[in-house]
Amino acid sequence: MAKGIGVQGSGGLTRQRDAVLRVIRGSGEHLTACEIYEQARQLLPSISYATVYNSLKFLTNEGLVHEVKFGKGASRYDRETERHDHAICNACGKLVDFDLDLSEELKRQAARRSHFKPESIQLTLRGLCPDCRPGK
Amino acid sequence: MAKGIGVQGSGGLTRQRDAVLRVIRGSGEHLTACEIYEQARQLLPSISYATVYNSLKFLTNEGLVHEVKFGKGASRYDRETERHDHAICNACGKLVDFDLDLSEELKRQAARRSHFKPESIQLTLRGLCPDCRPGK
DNA sequence: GGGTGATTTAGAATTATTCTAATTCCAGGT
DNA sequence: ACCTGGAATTAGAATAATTCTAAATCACCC
Repeated sequence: MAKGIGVQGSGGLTRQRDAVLRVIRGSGEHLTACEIYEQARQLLPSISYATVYNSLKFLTNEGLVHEVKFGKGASRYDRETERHDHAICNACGKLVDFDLDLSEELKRQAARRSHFKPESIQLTLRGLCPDCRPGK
Repeated sequence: MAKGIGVQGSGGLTRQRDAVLRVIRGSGEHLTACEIYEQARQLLPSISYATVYNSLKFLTNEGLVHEVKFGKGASRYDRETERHDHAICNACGKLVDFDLDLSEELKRQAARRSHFKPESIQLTLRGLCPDCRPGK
């Protein structure tokens, strides 16, 4: 049998990793490591900054969370791990997830042009978010 | 009339900004600020690291280069400023530019789903680059 | 209760980027 | 040519983001 993996009540995650995962799942936003650390400390006051980073790396590798880099500053983490698309506001920098049905044909076309063996495709829209649109 | 803008021979760019721009345009790769600094010093030995950062910010704002964040580590800069698409290798992390004719209909669809006022859309393909494909 | 390997911890170290204050540079006016 | 003012550059310090290190702890197995 596999060696111990920490706590088993939480789906095989240690308390620390579980706390980090919970924070991410509990937020609609895309949080930075720093924000996650602050919130995780409320669930588990003894957790350290390094553990937050370790956990984020672990959870990302396991496919339980998703890392996103955009705009200014630190990486952010997303609870959404299914394929999805991104909209980024050119005015305020906000990132919003949404979902489009991108065709297989589009994927094949991208593969042909790039000479890559395709795994997934994702669309990014840049524009103005509802809060930044003029006239509203 | 506008006040002095440095040197005029180089299309209105100062020697430093021009050197940074030349380095980026002279490379097929997507360079980091650090790599750009090293190469720019060969064109202009007195240039400082801070000036490279300042110039990158300036050139990015002017739309003369493009900043790209992906994978591990520092931001990278791209000479390609026209709309284009990205392919990222899941094995080695390489990023390749390519170009697809994305329809207006797709853009409208993305705008509808995200509730953003669209400006541009871009596709990102993840997969395996030619060097990392098995069986080749 | 002890052994084992993975995990956590605190803090140091490293890397990436921005800031600061002093200096230099250039275009324009005299 | 000289002066002037604002913008750009410089070196280095400061800050932010992330990774590393070594020791302590933990959960599971015997």
